[in-house]
Amino acid sequence: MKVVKRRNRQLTMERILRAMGEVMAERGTEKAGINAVAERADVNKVLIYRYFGGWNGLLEAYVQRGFFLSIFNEKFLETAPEAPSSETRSRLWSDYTIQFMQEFRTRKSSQELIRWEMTHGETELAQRLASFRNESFKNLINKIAPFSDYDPMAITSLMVSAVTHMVLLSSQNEKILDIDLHTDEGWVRLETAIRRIYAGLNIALERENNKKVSEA
Amino acid sequence: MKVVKRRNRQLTMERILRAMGEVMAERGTEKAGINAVAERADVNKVLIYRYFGGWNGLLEAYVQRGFFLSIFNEKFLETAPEAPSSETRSRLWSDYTIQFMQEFRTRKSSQELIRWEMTHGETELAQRLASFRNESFKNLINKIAPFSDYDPMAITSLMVSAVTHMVLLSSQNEKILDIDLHTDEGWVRLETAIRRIYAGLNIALERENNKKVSEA
DNA sequence: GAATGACGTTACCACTTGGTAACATCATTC
DNA sequence: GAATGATGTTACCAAGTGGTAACGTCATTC
Repeated sequence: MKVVKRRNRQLTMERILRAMGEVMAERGTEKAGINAVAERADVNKVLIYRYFGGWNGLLEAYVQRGFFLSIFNEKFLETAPEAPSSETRSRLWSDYTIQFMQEFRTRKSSQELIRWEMTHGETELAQRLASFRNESFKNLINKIAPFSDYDPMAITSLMVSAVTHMVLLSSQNEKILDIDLHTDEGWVRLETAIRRIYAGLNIALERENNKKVSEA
Repeated sequence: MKVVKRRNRQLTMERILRAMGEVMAERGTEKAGINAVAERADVNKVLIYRYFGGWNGLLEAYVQRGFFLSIFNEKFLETAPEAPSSETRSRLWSDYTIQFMQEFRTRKSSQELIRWEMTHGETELAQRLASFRNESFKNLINKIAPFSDYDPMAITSLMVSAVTHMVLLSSQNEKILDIDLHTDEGWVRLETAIRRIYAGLNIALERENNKKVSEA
């Protein structure tokens, strides 16, 4: 039987992008390619070349509409106080990190995007993606700067890296050390650890400031 | 001109494994394949099938001899005190994390191995590698358990994840946030951040213990 | 010194990949 | 209702992949 396909550029582009996400999420970054996407979308691959100009264009279009980080950060900024007090500071940053973790955990195709990026860092597109993220993070940190004496950029980059890597691991390994990443209990342990880390930083910083004051 | 190759199984196996490392480090996980390795080693690919039984066998052989983590951890255990005091505890773990970071940073092919693992998590070999690492880490933590009230497994896994991801990023992006990963200065900032995190945990934990004591 | 088996080579296979040209077909516009 | 351009299809290409059979060629052993 021959299926007659309605001619509709918008719709086929949509289908292609959707298939792109599915392929990335399911098969992983390795088997993702123009042919796979075309097949999955049940669309002739020639159309991908026509509409997106090839793999890079496709990836870019996909990213622009799909990547959640900028939206996520903006949303967090809206609800967050601009200059947190010493008490709320560690709370705020724990919340941010944990929410980021939870959100990232649900976005399978975003995870695959990061995976792709990690193995294609030399490409121009990967670079742009990375610097895009960087700007978004820098913006966030500048607005609600935590631990300003404690190099917030370094700390944040470490914590975000930790969470990112952990989430990527979770889709491959059931456990890391004795932490079960396929149960909520495991993730709660990580959340607690994150809270403790930020809380510890807060305490240490306060203590240092007190020392400075008493010396003066 | 025809180069006559001496017949020597040991040596060609050696050459193949060496080429494996080079290919992984140079071209990255993407373009690594049997053909690439064979070409690089200037060895007929048939020999790879004969000696290693294909890609998986090759990878496994490569891993067994090459992966540094277990050796690294064992070495660290030798020089470290078994039950660190409260004062030396944060110092010890900072040192461990930082040394791990420095070591991992110099091992390009180990980095590519991890990259490979991150995109082939479903394979049996990747699973084995992961659980091998897990055991090594668990062993280490059990011996020099830090912050035993603070879920050391969760904290360690976060910190190691952070460092791992950071190093992987560094070979692709010049900067993360405003941290220049191609200069020592950037890495020193990260080291300082790591020290502060562990120190903060230490202080927080001490304070909690004091509270318990005074309550009793 | 013939036989044997380990080592290395040549040549090929089927299959997948990214990419393109040429074609058919529909929808709008004048 | 003819022209035209956007849409979808067929068929092909070169290049690369993993994998194998069949063939040489050397070294040892008896």
